[in-house]
Amino acid sequence: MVSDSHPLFSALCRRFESRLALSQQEAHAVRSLTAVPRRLLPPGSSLDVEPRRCELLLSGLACRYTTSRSGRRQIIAYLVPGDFCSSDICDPKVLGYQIGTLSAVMIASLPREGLTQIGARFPRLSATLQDFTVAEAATTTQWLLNLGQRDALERTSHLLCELFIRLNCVGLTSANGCELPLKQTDLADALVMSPVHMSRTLMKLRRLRLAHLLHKWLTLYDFEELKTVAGFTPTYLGIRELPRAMPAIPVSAPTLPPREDTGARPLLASGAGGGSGRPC
Amino acid sequence: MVSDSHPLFSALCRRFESRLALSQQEAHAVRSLTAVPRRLLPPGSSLDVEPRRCELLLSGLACRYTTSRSGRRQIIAYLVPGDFCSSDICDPKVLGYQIGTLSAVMIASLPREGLTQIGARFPRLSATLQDFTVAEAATTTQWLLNLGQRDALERTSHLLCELFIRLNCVGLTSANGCELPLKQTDLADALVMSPVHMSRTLMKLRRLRLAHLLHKWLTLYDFEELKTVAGFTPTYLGIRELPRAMPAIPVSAPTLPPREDTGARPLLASGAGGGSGRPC
DNA sequence: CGTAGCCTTGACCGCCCTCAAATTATGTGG
DNA sequence: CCACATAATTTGAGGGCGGTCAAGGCTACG
Repeated sequence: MVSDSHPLFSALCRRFESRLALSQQEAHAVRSLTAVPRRLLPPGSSLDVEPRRCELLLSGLACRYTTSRSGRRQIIAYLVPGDFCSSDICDPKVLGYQIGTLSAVMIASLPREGLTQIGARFPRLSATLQDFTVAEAATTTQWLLNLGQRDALERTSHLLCELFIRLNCVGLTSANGCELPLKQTDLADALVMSPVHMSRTLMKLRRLRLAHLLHKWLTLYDFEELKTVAGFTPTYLGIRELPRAMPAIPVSAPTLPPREDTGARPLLASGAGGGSGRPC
Repeated sequence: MVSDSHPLFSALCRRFESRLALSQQEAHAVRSLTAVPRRLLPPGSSLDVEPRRCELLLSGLACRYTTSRSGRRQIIAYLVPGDFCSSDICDPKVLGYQIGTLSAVMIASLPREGLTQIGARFPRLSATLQDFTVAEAATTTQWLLNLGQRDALERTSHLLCELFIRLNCVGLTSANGCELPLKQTDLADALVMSPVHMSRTLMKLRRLRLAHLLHKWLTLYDFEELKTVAGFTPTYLGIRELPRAMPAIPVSAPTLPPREDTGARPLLASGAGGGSGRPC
């Protein structure tokens, strides 16, 4: 196993740093907090939470979900590295949902006392942990709005924007893309649409030269336009937007699919042209 | 103005008592906390929150809502007496929504320090206040599920069940009904459907002899069946179910609309005309 | 008694679901 | 490296829930 300070497993540190600059002591405290035994889970496994522990996701993607009477799965929240699978605010025992992995994941099980102790020693960390919880609730509210007032294309765009920024916060993106080990079914169950329509919608995003999800890699051809389509304002995530350097790497022509302006959306007709360097 | 211990304004006390039995000192502390100047707002007014204060709803109904790009209002949460319009977890400034009144409301503006002090003196109250926040987040999650996996009839049933139980917690229900000063538009904006379809759905509930909303009064003809239709499990509200005595008063025949199993028959549904038996 | 807002009802239409089949990835053993 | 099996994605056709538009009825209130 790699060392505890390996970038692959410092997701929590990086998440803190997306909101404030950690002092050396603070960073050390967080790192030592996560220096606990880890376990690796395969995709599609379920994660049950022990009472006095906080399960921290270090790598991979997971989700909170419920299964409805009709047997359909609805994903309530995605969990990305640096997220806590369980916390006070979201006790699966009480709220009646489950936690499942969507890819291979690495998980650290922290004792809850460790978190309270670190909070007592470092008030700034305590406040930020609280902010994490607030952002979590705010994200649920945004999903509610997403379901309520956006159609399939806008919903999908919104979710991709959110995931890209959250992954960016923990340093898991390139300039205009990121690894996203999700099946179309996983997206469909979060956006509450059928897999068939999910496929059609991703196809449309691709043809509009906005985004492309292929082979578990998400490419955002035009992030600004995607945000416009989605009506995405990242305020609710509680972070400064795109804190990490995003060099403007223009999308090379060969990687672009053939242009196609499906006339259905006059809103998008002009913006995507050129694929020129988009400053981030 | 009535005295501070008047039942009309002891909503917060009653809400605490739906979760635990208050000692005399605790009850006194809560009552003195809410013994502050109040203001009465007309329906349709907006409520802006001052930074270091907690606005407590004492009577009437309010909501949190946003306005989408298309100008449509979406209600994110209903606020019933005993609810805090603003708290740490839901700072409108950050989250970008507004608070509006749906009926005439009475509001008390508590200093935030008062809440923290009372929490320090009475750990049980502090824990319960925390539980309120958790229940709030859980309710948002339930609304997400409501939108995602239920059709119009089920969604509406679910919302009516929730509102009835929450109002019951603060002693604002009769045996099988409660005052509910909501327009159909207000329900439609929460359930994300058009006012036209809201009308049709309420009509269907009425014909199915499940529930009847008329003249700002909600009658539940068959609460158990309504819960079944909605797939409603009140666990997420974090309360013991129906703590207050609910004497089984059978609905008298004249108040029932003509029976109709499904919407198959466009039978004239004027049967509820005599608003006679309004049990209070 | 008249006006304005709210509710109801009907007609038509579009987004998205379901079913079904073809096509393409992914993984496994030879 | 190829053949095969399985899963995932794509594409088409048809239908239903619920949206929009429009008109009429009911309530409330001055």
